[in-house]
Amino acid sequence: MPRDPDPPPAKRFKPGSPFSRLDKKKPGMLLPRAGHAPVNVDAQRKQLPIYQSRTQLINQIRQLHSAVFIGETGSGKTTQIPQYLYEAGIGRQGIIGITQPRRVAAISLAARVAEEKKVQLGKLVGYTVRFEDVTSSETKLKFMTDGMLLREAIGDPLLLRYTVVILDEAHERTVHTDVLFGVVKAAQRKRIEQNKIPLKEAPASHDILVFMTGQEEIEALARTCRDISKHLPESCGPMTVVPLYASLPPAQQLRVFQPAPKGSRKVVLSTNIAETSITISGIKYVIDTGMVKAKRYNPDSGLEVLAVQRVSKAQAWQRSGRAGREDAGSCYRLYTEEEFDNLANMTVPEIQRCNLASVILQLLALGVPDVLNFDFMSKPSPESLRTAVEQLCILGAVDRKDDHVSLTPLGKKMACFPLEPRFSKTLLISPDFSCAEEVLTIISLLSVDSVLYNPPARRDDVLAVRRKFISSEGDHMTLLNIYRAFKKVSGNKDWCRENFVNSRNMGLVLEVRAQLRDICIKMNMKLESSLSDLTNVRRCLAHGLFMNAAELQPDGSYVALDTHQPVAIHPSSVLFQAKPACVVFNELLHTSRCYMRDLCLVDAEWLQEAAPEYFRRKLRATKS
DNA sequence: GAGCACTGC
Repeated sequence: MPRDPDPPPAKRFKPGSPFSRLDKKKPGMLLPRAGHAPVNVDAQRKQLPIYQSRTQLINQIRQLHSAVFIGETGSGKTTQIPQYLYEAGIGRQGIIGITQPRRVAAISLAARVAEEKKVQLGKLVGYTVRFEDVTSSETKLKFMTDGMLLREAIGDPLLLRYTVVILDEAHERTVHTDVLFGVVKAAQRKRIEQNKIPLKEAPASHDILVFMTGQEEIEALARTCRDISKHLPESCGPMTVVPLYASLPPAQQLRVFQPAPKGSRKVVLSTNIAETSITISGIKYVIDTGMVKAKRYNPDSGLEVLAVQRVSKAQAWQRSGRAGREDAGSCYRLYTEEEFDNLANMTVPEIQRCNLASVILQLLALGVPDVLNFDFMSKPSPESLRTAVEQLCILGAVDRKDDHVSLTPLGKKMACFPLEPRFSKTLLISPDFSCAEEVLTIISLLSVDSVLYNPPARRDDVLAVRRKFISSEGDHMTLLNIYRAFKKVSGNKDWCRENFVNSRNMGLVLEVRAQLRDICIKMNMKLESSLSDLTNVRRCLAHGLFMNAAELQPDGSYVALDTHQPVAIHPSSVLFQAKPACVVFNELLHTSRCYMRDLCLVDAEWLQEAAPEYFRRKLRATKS
């Protein structure tokens, strides 16, 4: 694999980058800042709580093939253990890999450890994340995202390049970490069986803040609070109310960090964004409503539901922990002790509440023989596994004989793309419709957060400028028009601002597109453009997304062809006021109703030609 | 006539 021996210095410690926040969150990770006097790194390392246990820790690890480390935040687990292992000569024959659920963490940790070891980043200490590989043949301590190691495992299921794998932040229970546990366990077992060097594995890990469920609720309470604050007795002092939720424009989000005017009390009304992502200093009291809006997954219908539900105990503790970070604080829970006792201990791991199609495809690609009985840390329900295999079967990615599931040649190719299976499939068949370039663009656009910026305050302006991009053929074609216009002005920032296009996300689209295009080229796919006639593009989408199709009923409502459940066009769609006879859609979201999001107009005939057998069965199911 | 929050390949 080609490596860049001299990593670009960009992306390191940019002013205002997340790193300045990270060092507050993780006291164990002391990051260099420009303008500071040089600090004695060695002395700092020795002050970390973990230093006292160093010898004992190393001796124990020598005896063990697997170990679990538990330590306080800031104890130095993540930065020190890999160095201790290396310094003690454990795992020196190969690479010590340390996984992180997030890119920034992998990058900043590598930078910190390189600094502690006084080496240039990318030599002895490096990192690998999507779009960036700052490692070389010299790299022995490699920080990486867990998703990246999972990708590597497809080519190297026994992880033979590694002598030690450390799965950090394992308590977060992301799908990638959960799957990695199974993969690493299997690699460990096989390496012992084959007399290879066994892997060593080790998971580490006077203002008011009110937690509420959503934007609407927050804005309503903000109005009430502002009314109340006008009529407070004089002894009370004034109150500054600040709402906080993700879709709030960044400038308004920053208001939570501004101290309230002197003598005034700041009251922050927030969604769970303040639970983990944003830390506000000076919070003395937390008020926890005990509720959260979260996604749930119904394996029978394959449908995600966004619903208000009770928090888990772990979440309640996390919320209370947001008070008094500098000083003693208190948390008021708006529920009884009995209710608290009845809360689930932990939030259900993500792997038990998401669609598993891509996880199963990936496991098959890395050669796991019996995916249905894979050693998951927390087993997903059999229905959820069955639904995933069924979906892959319908897409032609797997064959199923009795209880044995195997990858088809198409499935093998699909696994090469970092995409949901239905998108990989759409991309792989696009050369048959001579429109691979357009499909690459559309899938890249769907792979990142929305490139459309919709500030509620400027709703009318947004509608007016967006009109020129709107396609009567649906949201995919509208997005394609926006992308083409963006390319025409070479991504001009002023153009983006005038047209309410999020230029950062558009930049990500370009990166994703380049990555996917590289994979297509390696597979010798014919990359053609369909230029002005987009019928082929829609036909290709119909062939790839036929499982997500819906049809207009005589009464003007819609029914999903897969489950026969009633669905509706989401008001954000350009087809909201149209009545297309037949559409494919990206996703279903159950809130007040069951909404289809991102729609594309298709011919019913295209769906039939895409999957005749599937629709014959669906038809029979309707009749019976 | 509507948008919990993140993360990742």
